[in-house]
Amino acid sequence: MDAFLALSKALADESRARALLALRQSELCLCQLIALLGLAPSTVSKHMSQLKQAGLVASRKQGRWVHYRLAPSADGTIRVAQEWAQEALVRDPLIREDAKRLRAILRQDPAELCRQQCA
Amino acid sequence: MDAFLALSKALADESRARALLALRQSELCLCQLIALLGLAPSTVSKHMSQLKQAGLVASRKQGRWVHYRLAPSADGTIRVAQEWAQEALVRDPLIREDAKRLRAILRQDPAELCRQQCA
DNA sequence: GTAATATTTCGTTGTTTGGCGAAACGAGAA
DNA sequence: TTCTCGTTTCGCCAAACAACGAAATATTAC
Repeated sequence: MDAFLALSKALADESRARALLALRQSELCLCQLIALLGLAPSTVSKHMSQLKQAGLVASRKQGRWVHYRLAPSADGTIRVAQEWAQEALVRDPLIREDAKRLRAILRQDPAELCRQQCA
Repeated sequence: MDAFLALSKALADESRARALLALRQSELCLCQLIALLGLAPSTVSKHMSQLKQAGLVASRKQGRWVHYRLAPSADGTIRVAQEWAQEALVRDPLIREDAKRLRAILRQDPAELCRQQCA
């Protein structure tokens, strides 16, 4: 029950849903997610940690950057949750707009992106 | 997006999840759900209205009683959400215990059940 | 070593949510 | 009609939550 509630609570927030859907395109570091969502770094970090704890997302640390990706889910419940969210939202206007803006973000140098956040 | 968030928020509460799973067995009136969950009538009513608004549950009014049932979902997103919750929770200990207690509740006269609530 | 930088943790604040009881509503029963 | 009774709505309170900024952490650069 706790695992199920963690999953549904993780999905029950617009910012987290957007982050999850963004990862469908490619692995992303935190600063790229910050740029996409337009929220404070600490806020995005907490969101990602929630998605991770629910098992929807995995992360790897490479130098100073933390890269997030969709969890290569072993568990069936998690897999179904991922696919449900994807199917429900791929056609959503906000998610499509995010995908567009994400392409622009991915064209930028990640280091340059982080410099912008500080300013 | 709003529909998706309504769905995931509806699932993101233990009492609502229990109510949803209980309806898998059979149609239930509110007082039976009150007996199952052990919460105040107004609280259960609000939970059911949330499940209904998300599209997971349907209701019909028969005399003074309101009967709830799983929504015969036309929409694919809702159907998947229902099935996801079912699959994730059928083996949950709390849900199994609910199923057992529900069988006892269903053996009682609904009218008698309501009388107990008032006392 | 020190400085710079990406991320996380901590503390605070305003909003949302789950719970209750009391009152209102609505549909039979008397 | 008037009464009863199952359900819903309203108002309130406490707990949970999303957001932020500041401080702490960890890792590379100098």
